[in-house]
Amino acid sequence: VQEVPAGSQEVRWLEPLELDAWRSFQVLQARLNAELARDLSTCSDLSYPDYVVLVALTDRPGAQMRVQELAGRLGWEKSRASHQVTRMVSRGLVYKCPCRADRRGALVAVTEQGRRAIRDAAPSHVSAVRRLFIDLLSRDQLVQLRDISTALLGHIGAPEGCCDGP
Amino acid sequence: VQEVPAGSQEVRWLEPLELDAWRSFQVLQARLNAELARDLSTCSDLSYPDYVVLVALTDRPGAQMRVQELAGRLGWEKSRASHQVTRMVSRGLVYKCPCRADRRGALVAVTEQGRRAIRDAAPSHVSAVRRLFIDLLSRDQLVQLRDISTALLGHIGAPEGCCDGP
DNA sequence: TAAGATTGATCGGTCAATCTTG
DNA sequence: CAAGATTGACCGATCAATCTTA
Repeated sequence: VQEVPAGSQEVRWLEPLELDAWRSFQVLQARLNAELARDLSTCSDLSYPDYVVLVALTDRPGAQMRVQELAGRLGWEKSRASHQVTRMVSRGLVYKCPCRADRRGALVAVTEQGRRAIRDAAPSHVSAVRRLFIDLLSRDQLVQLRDISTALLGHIGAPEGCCDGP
Repeated sequence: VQEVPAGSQEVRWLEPLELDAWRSFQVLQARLNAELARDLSTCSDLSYPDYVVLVALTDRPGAQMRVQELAGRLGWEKSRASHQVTRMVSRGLVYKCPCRADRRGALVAVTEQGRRAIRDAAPSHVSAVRRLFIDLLSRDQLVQLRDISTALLGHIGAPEGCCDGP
């Protein structure tokens, strides 16, 4: 991040504070995700993406949702959501049923096995989130982090092939 | 994250502030990485992992490093680093030479093409980091974020199959 | 035996192309 | 044609097993 380009000299390279903030943020999220994914797959039969999808679905009365809305809520690309749902169907965690209102679409719904899986996995996962993240931060820091995250998200559009969440 | 488990009632679920902070942080890092990766691959022939590896290597005099040290510095698993280096060798960005001091190890070094690639890609990438991250935050927020990240990293160990960075 | 590193299988994610219905 | 969704090819990441040298 500090090589000097040949012709164009107009680049504002990162200052030490900026570089520190950026690099530590990057390493943090990589490590955090790796740790939580590992934790989840040793304590349950769910992958991290599986977990996130099940939470989004069970968050909602009826526990079913359009593929595209799922993508929007998770900030995922639509094809990513589609592939993930396909894998989860093959694992018996969700099922798809055609949408009567709009026959182009499909509804994704949680199976009984899916309900059981998320219910069993949640306590251990939440503990891990507390242990690695929440409980290490002060109330002030949580507020700061929330504000920073939501501010930044406001300036980043939705993914390419994706509708916006409601 | 709010299903109530059958037997064990001792789980401390997340409060609203905690949930907000956690979810927004998660969506942020997912979106940010996706955006930067996309940006990089449209403006250059480097993937995001390629870029990170080249930065780590060119950061150091001689621009070469052991595979394991590379993994340590990036917070990666050793096999991840190995696979990545293999791919980069096939793209002509780096090369491996046997390490005379310890013949078990291999040194990874940047090729001329690798130097050119990182030099060409850096300005556009740094601009994107500024546009999506740095320039949207106040100095205070940068400090807070750096402090939060480093504090959390201090409580998360290194990845499983990986040595610690120096 | 342990340390440095690689390999192969498998899962996850992205892109571009495609299919079907509105 | 546009919108909802799927598919296939390809790159990335992880885990467990393996190979070589200390």
